[in-house]
Amino acid sequence: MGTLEEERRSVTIDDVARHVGVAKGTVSRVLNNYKDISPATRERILHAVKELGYQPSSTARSLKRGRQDTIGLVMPVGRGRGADPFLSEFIDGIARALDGLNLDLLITTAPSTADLVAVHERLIARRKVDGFILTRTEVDDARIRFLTERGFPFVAHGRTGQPEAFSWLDVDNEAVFVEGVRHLHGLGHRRIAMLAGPQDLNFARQRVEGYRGGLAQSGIPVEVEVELEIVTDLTEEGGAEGARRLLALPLPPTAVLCTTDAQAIGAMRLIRDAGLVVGQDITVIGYDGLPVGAYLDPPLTTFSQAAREAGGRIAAMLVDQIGNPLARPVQDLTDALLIRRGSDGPPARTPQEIAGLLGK
Amino acid sequence: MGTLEEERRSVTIDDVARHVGVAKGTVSRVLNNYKDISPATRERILHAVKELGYQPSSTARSLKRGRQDTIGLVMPVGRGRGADPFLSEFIDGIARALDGLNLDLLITTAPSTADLVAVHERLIARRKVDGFILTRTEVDDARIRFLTERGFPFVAHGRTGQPEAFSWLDVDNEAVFVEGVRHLHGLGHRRIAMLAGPQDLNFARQRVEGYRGGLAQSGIPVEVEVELEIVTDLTEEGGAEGARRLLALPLPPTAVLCTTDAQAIGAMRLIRDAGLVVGQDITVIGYDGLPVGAYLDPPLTTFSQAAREAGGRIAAMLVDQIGNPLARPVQDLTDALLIRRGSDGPPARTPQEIAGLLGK
DNA sequence: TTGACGTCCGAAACCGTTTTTGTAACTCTG
DNA sequence: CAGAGTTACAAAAACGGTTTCGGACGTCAA
Repeated sequence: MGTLEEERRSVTIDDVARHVGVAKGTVSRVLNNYKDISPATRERILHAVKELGYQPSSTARSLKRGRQDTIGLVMPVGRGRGADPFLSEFIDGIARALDGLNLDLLITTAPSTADLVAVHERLIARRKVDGFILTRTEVDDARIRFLTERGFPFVAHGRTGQPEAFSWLDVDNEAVFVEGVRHLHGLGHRRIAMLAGPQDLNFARQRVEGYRGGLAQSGIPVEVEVELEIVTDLTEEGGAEGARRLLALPLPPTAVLCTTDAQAIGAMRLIRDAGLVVGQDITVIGYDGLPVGAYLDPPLTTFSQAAREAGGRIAAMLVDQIGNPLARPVQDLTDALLIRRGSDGPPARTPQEIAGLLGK
Repeated sequence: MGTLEEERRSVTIDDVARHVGVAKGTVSRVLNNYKDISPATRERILHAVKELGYQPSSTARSLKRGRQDTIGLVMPVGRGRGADPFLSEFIDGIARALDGLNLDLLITTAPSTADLVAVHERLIARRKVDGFILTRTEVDDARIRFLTERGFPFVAHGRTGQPEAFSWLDVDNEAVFVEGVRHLHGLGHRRIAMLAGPQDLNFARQRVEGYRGGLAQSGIPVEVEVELEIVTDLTEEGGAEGARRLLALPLPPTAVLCTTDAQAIGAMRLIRDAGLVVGQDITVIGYDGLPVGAYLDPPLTTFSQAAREAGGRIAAMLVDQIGNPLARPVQDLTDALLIRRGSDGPPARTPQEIAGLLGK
């Protein structure tokens, strides 16, 4: 029942060649659809391949071809402690898209944000990937500077501060938050707050800018903004902390726009604990479309972007770029949809009344 | 400013050798810490390596060595629609652990559960990975049968129905749910329900078994179980649906143990919508320790396993196994901690009273 | 002085592919 | 029917490392 010598050597192209009685180059040409092979030998070779269960070694192929058929994604880490629900759906979308193309996805973490570039550099130097997908772009993004300068293929989810010449897919964050403010204004809100995120993240900054633009368009004085715009972490804790500070104001807002659902969830919790009714006394709107939001009380109104689709689309863009490195960058702006659930509504009370309720 | 000829050829071991004036074998030996190199040449070579920025091609190295320094994880897909929050933390833990070992993580999705084995097979045949990490083991798991028979290294998160000889790390699901029932019994509950998951998933089955065991130990008649044990999807919808069926019973339970937090969240929502107070009228306990649970109303009491740590531990186990394939399997049972938040408490009403409240 | 032994390193084989080059045997063409 | 052009494949050269083998040289004991 199997000696110790049970060498599990896998079948190589030489085995196939010998089995058929041709040169291995011939086998290779058949497998790569060269035209200068007689139908007869092609048939014999294909048959042997099937019979022996031969699969080419991607390692050897990569060495010769100089391509790895693998794309890389370096997970940003530390930011917002814990798993990013957007990211996991996004990755799922990428992996699915790649599946049909016979490509694989290599995932790595960087020990810290500072090492981000170094990790990409290592992956390139070691020749492990053909291209990168970047997430969570920063206003001034070192990875993007490095990769463009290096001429290495990549596609980013998100833009940077300067409209550089690289391929990206992004949500029109600014437009979305303009719409958010106008929606609230239409409901009758006049004191509208914003829970912003770290301003080195580009999407966080864009969302704030949309907020400001929306205020301007709605004719709400700028003084409001400086008071009601609060930067916190993109986590539940951050959201709770931000809400706490908003409620502590002499005149609290009647509506809060949040940069992420996580923030919104934390804010809702704190507002409820303060004895106020979310969706009536204070409206809360999130962003991410997390499924869990539908099960909160009240269900969270949120902007939803199609994370999985974005992943798939970006993967396709990257594959194109790898295949055709000289093509001009492709840039794509998508929308996010406002999913109205239960956490928004016309203001039931004035800021003064709310302040009163809070015992001020 | 750079001709078209700007060939971005990367520096190879030959470049280094030529630069120093030695044979490339010598360079290789220096880089791999062979001892038969004079300190002088070693120094010169190391210096040149730094100067030229040489990094060995992992492809070429893999070809010769027969190792890829990469481990694979095939994402189960379709199950429980949407991203699995456990999985993303788990993956994060793996990636971090691998980082220090100079290994990488290759992630793939299988188009369907049926193709799961085929995907693993392809990855092996193409020689893309040195080992696998398996998640969500099934009671009868085809992947595990395939890999053990093939003698290919892997470590599973979770066991199977039969105690086979492979390495795994698992939570003692049964013990955890026994404890869950006893906790509830201790609070005074007598009609304790269970929202179970698909029974081909091993952890789902184990948790049900723990539930049953707990009932038995608490002296609760088995008749209760057959009525109060409901199989649903591991999603919020599943949980809501399960809760709906439980409330429709002539005698509803006063406590519900859920297989996952997602279920628990759905169940909480439905119970509240039915006009009952979670944590008083009906206790709900989840499993997964999702951070979002802390921000629900009431905050969800849940069992928490350390997903990130599990990922790291499993990665380490796999690395050991790859390095030493003949070692005996390692098996590790961990605990999950009950995090009491606000969704559990002594029953405020009898099942009869609850039925009355529901208008029966 | 000679042979045995260590030390340090060059040369070459090898890993499993792809791709280039070469050529024998045919098919045309005039 | 000779020379040119195809066709269909064999042979060999990469790709960029690692590892084996062996040789030159220096040291040391006899």
